[in-house]
Amino acid sequence: MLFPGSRIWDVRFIPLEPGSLSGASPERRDAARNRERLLEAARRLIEECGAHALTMDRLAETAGVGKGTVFRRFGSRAGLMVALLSDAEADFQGRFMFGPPPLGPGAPGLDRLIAFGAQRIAFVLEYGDLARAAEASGPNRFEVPAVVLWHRHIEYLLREEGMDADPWLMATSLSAALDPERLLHAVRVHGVTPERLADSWRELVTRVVRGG
Amino acid sequence: MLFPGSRIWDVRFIPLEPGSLSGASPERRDAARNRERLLEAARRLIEECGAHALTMDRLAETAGVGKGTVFRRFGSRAGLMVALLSDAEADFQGRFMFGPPPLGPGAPGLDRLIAFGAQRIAFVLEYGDLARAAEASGPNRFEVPAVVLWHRHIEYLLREEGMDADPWLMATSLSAALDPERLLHAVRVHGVTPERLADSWRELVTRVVRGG
DNA sequence: ACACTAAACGGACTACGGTCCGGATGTTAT
DNA sequence: ATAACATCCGGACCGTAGTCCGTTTAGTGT
Repeated sequence: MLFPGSRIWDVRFIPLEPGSLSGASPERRDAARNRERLLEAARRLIEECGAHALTMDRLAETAGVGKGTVFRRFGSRAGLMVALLSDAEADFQGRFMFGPPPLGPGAPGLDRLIAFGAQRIAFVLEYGDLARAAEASGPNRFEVPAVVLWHRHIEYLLREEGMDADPWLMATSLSAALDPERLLHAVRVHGVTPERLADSWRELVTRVVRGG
Repeated sequence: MLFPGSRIWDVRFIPLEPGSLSGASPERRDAARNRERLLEAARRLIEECGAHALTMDRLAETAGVGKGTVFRRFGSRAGLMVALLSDAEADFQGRFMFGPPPLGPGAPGLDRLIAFGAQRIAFVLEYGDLARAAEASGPNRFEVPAVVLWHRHIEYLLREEGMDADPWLMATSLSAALDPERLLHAVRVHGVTPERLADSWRELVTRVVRGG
């Protein structure tokens, strides 16, 4: 992580881990031990069989804990995936919020937008199914803290570039273009290269920003 | 339907109904009867309890058929939803392929793009959860014939407007902005009005087309 | 009418995500 | 050490999508 402690808010959204932000009571020791066991087992399972083979039952069995414990820790399958990506996500957040330009502050908004998309595309392609599974299904797919942060960041950069036409919705549309499921589909099914994805994103945001 | 017989290809993708396009052997009579029973039962259940309450077990029970029959007919829950929207979808296809401008041919590409988005937004908001559930999950979410057709239509209009920068991927990004899940989320959670959605789409495609 | 075949039927079965709650365990105060 | 309490644990349980396969039935040829 570039900036230790720079994690804006815990990317884990359910349950909010006690003591991770506030100074409240820390995790009980057995709980901490089980969390480590679970994360380790999850990484091993994914490495060996792929993310699609990671079922909550199998994970519980592999880690040697009860199934209830898995859900107590991570809330849902998506929550587990988010936890597995937590470090990488925090690093990404640190870089686009506080890192060097053009991704971080100091560069023009458009350049930062282009860099943001390129980095997000690289992130999604690197983590593949993991990144896709981390996008929760269900009602609050778009309320995950990390997702909200990306959206606000795009909106902020659009405003900085003088976007006057509903920057919030425009950010929503641009966010949609970075949806992991679509990116991975383009790459895996249609053989689109990562460079093409990044180029297309650059064209898209450039036209959106300049087109006004 | 504006143009009888104008349904480009059957919006039902699994299983391909024998005899719907080619002149092959038609449906057996018991199969046809059960299909009608199922569609009627599904419409009634959705009307009474909402789409979220439509489970395949309950549908089978209500229609008085076995569960296997439901899946034999429609392949999946998403396939059932697609079948329920089949007429509306065919009508929509007929209008943007052959109907009067600006949605249909005869208007400039940009105007057709704007109209297409506006109509698609209206469609999604009208059918709500039904439209959302009709987007299959699983691997071939983007291979549903109707989805492919929308994408090709957008790509075609982009090319017509002289888009030179990877029209295929640009169409993918624009399609993403019309994703039912995102549209419904914006409306239901954030109180965005349909007019705002349509305006934002107009801004988006205008900038994308003119920004080159 | 009858036999034959391909298609359709139905419901038991599996896999999976997620919930629940009685019992076990760690922490803390005395 | 002990008691009291909050937290955690585990695995039985539930609802749902989707599968499987033995049985039934609608069409067809004779």
